[in-house]
Amino acid sequence: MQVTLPDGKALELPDGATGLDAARAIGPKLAEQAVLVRADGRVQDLRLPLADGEPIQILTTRDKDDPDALYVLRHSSAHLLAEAVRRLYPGVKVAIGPPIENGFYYDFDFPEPITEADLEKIEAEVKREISDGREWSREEISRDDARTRFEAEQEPYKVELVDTAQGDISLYTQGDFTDLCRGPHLQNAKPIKAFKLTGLAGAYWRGDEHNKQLTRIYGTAFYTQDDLDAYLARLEEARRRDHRRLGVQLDLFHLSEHSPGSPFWHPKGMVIWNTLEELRKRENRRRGYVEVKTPLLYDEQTYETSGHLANYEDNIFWVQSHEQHDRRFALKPMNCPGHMILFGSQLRSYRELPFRFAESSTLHRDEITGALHGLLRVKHITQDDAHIFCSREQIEEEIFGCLDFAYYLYELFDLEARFELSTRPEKRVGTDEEWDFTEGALRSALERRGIEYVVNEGDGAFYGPKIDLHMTDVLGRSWQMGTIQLDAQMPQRFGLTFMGADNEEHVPYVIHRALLGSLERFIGILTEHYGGAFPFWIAPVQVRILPVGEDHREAAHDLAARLVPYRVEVDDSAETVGKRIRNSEIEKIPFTVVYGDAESDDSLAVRERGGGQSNPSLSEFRDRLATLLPWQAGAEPSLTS
RNA sequence: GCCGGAGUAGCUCAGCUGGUAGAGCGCGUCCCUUGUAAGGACGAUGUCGUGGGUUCGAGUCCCACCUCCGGCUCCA
Repeated sequence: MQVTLPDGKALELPDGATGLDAARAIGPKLAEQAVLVRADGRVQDLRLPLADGEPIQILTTRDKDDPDALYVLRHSSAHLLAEAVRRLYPGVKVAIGPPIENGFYYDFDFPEPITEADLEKIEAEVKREISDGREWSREEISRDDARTRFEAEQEPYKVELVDTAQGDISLYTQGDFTDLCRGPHLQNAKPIKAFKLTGLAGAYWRGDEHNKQLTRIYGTAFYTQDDLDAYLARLEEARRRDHRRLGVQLDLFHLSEHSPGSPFWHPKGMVIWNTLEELRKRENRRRGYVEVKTPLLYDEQTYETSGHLANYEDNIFWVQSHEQHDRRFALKPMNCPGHMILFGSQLRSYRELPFRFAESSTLHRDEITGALHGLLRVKHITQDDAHIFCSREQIEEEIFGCLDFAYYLYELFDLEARFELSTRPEKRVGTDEEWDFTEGALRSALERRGIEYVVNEGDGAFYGPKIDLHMTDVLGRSWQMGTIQLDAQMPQRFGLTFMGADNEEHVPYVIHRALLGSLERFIGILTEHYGGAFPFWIAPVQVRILPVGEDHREAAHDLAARLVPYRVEVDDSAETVGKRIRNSEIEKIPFTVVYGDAESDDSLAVRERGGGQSNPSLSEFRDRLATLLPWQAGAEPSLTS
């Protein structure tokens, strides 16, 4: 047989030759450094036979940044971890240990709980394994043999995995540890030049909270120590951009034990908040939305009708009325019931459709404590919410409108969201036919707009499927931002109808949509996205003026007055100019203007955030600032129907 | 909610095996009168998360709770 190498040359090999055989045929050095083979695009263990005629690429320790090469390194590292843990903690049961982005983990069932102090000991044991030398061997066995083997080793989790595994069963052995594993793995542990355990956490077996909680040990590994150091430095850098840290540093907001999960917005944070609110109102108006306001409190019956009571009772804040002891009220966790009631309060005609009711009001959700996270997961939520009531025929155009609107908003902030289509969950209302229709409508809208998306099976709302926009935070976690949901259920449950052209009553469809998502979360993501250096139009303080000496104070305040309506501050504190510039930089203010004897309306000393300097006249400076406002630059939707 | 960790001045943190608290930044007063990332002197910081307990004595040890952090689960 023969295979093709990356340079196009053909390599003759005996039938059944493996990737390692191919590497040996090319050279002993290559064979020694090989970590896996990419054969016809798929990643394959070096020990497995190649197929005749396929193109192959041998990855070696030199491909230290290749994601597949790192995956193998980390996967093998996870096995070393399991070996070490089994040696150090007799009686421990091993579960699963896959590579993940930036590292790997392994789940264990320890007889006695361990703490972070144990990690040091375990890490030392793994490093000993690496320096002692470990080689991996691979074997394929029958399902029954595998079950017998893991039963004999008293590894119940492995037995369960054998019973549910798809396809052939393969085992990998290194040292005195054999693991059920699809591979691929390294030849030996030599390429693991840097190994570090990074964390300890509980994790449910098979990700189900009804199952036993196991102990998960996280770690990472690299082909060089420098790469590990660089990774740790990147983590440290990321922490500097964390919105929780920047929020305090830049005096945007704080969180308090007095009201867990509910941010206290400081004046500077409110500038950002209000800027987003203005954007929301302005763009909604442009797109035919009308602003409404519905109550914060509803009686229990409302949520019985909507179906939320059955699904979310534990996450709703209940309020007791002083007089009506037998009638519970709840702080609204979402706006839809209010908008349903509003729609249903009058006779509606098809001529009026679509109704686009917009509302940004406060929602409360009693999230479990472990879920709270800075601004990204809060109990006090403010959505840029809207509900579009439309006929079946209007659905597609309305979804397009939402998608275009979303694109407009995210481009404005230079954000790139990932789109997900979340389909019918197990616990849901409505018929399969209705779900077929609503899911199909969202899918086709995405496809007709040419939007790339991933399907998130079973993650829809109980009343309908949704298109979700996701963003990643500075720690690599994914958060749902905007959402566009198509709902055939809620209008039925609230008995909503409109009069059609046929003089018959019809039930409207509803599109629930929030595009920024929650303002809290959006500001959190924005803060991290910009690293606190907000663009001019969002920056809480846009211009700071520094009078050089006492004699220049009056002129500085005068200049500030002439820069209205921009957000201008004068820093006339008794600090040196150098110190005040430093403060201005630390506060990430876009423009700092030093004003002294040398300055006049004809020539200002303007410093841009980061250090650039220029000497525009006052009118030139004003013109410059005006170009930095997106609405005056006349931004139009980039995708129009 | 679950596993692990943490909570000391406004912020970042130190405080060894129990003897009633410190640093830097920030803040205040004063001096300096400033030219593109830290001028100087002096001064005040505080229920050591909360409540119990052990002890002659608890920031330090024990218990409960609250909040936060890293994960897991959840997220209308």
